Amino acid sequence: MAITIRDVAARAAVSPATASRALTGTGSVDPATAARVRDAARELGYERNPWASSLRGGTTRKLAMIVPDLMNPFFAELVRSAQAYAHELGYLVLVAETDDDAGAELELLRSLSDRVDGSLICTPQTAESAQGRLVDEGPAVFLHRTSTLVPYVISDVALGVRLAVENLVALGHRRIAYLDGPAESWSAGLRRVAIAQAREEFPDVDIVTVGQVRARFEGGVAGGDLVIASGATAVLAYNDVVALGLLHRLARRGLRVPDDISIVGFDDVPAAAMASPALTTVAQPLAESARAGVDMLVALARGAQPADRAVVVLPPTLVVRESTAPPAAGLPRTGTDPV
Amino acid sequence: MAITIRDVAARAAVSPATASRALTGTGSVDPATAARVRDAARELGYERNPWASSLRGGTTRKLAMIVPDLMNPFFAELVRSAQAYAHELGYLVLVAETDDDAGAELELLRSLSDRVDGSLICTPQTAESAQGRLVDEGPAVFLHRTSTLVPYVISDVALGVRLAVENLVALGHRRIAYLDGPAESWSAGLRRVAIAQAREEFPDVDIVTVGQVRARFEGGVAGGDLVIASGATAVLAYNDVVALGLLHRLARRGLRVPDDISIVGFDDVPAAAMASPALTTVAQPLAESARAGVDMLVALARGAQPADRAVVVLPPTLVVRESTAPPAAGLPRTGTDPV
DNA sequence: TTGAAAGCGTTACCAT
DNA sequence: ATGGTAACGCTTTCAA
Repeated sequence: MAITIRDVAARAAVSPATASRALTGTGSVDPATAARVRDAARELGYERNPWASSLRGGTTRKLAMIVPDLMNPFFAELVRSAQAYAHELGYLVLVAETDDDAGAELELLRSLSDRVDGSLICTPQTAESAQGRLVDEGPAVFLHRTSTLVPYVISDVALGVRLAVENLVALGHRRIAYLDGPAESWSAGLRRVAIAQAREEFPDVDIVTVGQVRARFEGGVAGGDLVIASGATAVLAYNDVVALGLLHRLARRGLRVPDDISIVGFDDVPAAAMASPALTTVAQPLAESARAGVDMLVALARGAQPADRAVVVLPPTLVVRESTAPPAAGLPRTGTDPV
Repeated sequence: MAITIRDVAARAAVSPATASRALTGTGSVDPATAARVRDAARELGYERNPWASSLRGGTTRKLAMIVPDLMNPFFAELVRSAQAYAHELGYLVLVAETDDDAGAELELLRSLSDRVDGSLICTPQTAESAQGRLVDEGPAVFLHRTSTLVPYVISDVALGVRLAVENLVALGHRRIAYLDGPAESWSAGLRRVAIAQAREEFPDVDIVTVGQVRARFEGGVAGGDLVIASGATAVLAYNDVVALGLLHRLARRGLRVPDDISIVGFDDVPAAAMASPALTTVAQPLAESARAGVDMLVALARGAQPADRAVVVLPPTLVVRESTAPPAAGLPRTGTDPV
């Protein structure tokens, strides 16, 4: 049998009610008494039973987190960071997987919403139409997904693309392929907008879009041939997994990376660092976005109004590795050479 | 406000007690009544509040699972499978990470043990000495870790090594390097034993142990030079991550895989399939072992004696990919050539 | 077979 | 500032 709050109360010679107040910090309690209770709790090794506590108090100090796929390192890292930070705030995070099934999402949420104070939703698939019903299920925050109804945290994809292109241009590339992701993917749409912006910012660079491949290794493999045909000296791939497929196909076709062609990915998955050559990639600020999302959600759960802190945009980082280098023709210098 | 069992009871025109019995299947209840209750529950969309239920009943229908690192795909897959299967059995799995901190393990377990019916422990680091105290904390099962005190599920590492060596031998390799893992690692010790067994089974094959590298990408990089110096035509690496580092270093040293040297990894992490060339590897039966572990634990939690089902050993599989091929000298034929 | 009632550990409310 | 009491949703005696 575990140590209960009554044991603590007895040892501190107060009532369970006072012990509860001292331990949770709600209500007013004499500082000396509070200290005595805390000491008693520590000496007894007391740990509050969170389930009993949420049974009485309307608040569960639990958050739900919904992700498409835990095996995807992108989401795994997001979950891990959210859990760690929520723990600091005294919250437990219950994770549910939709297995990329958009229908499962609302259902999952409904079954959890009574048991948690709020939901962190990281499923880029959610149709806009479903979001109305979603907000009825209690406080919610989107992660890496925009919305007109729900507060969200997102990373600045346009900046990420710009950083990548900027780096390739600095290396001397003037014809860059963008290997596009699935047509129907919301996140691929975001990338396309960013690519369009990059075209305007770098008017003297050819950015040619090729493909629209599945966001899988096989998609990258298929894209390899398209990239070669495009005549580009560098590729920006939809994401790292696609970039890895690309790497594989280019090697098969006899091209050397980065000597013949440079590759940049997106997401910085663990496999990117372990590829040969290691993959240059745009790292999204996952830990930071998870923290920001938890912050927003907890504020919401405590009754804050969404309006004032509805949107957070975080900057990504370019991680430069071996898969990018100047094109074989060498770095075209402009201006006079000082040497 | 959520739908409670009283609502269901009211709709089925029975008492909450009867509704509870009908829904949990405990005690005796008239089949017709039970059906009425189940219908009412379904119509109302009732979901039992697991926290309230474990508060009263001694059983929590929750399992704890302790892993060193959720970002490691090996453990991520283990967790995912355990959760899915436990869910089928009506159990919820609470996951805790030790961050490779052996001390954190017992503490974590202690803080959880009052709240769960049993613990699934997947931390290969646990010292034998700590296991005594561990069993005091309630039912526990080890996953991928042996023990004299605690029931465990493990995969047949010796078989895995044999499959790998067998395949390399069939390809014609006669000198094989084993790139060893960390000296202090328990799991590396297991591999060493398996390697010793393989030496006896294949007496006409040279299996030379090199290294004792960190179980990281960098470890594999460092091991690359040792492998080259060994003169082997094939390498069995401690695990996939090490194999990937090896792959990287060999490419840098100008060797082609698998033309100049074949590589086999261990674990079948996602990055193995996405490497160039794709990595041949020994896949451990993670989903099956998770299921077996949950089965054992649930049986234990329900009062079964550990003795009769204390140990389960599952067979791994060899996943043959591009990173292995016959040695450059070609396949030495034995006997007469039919052509 | 069924229902009434108690109680699991906690916190909210209302007194004091 | 503190204590008594009720209640959260559920299951489990115990009695009918």
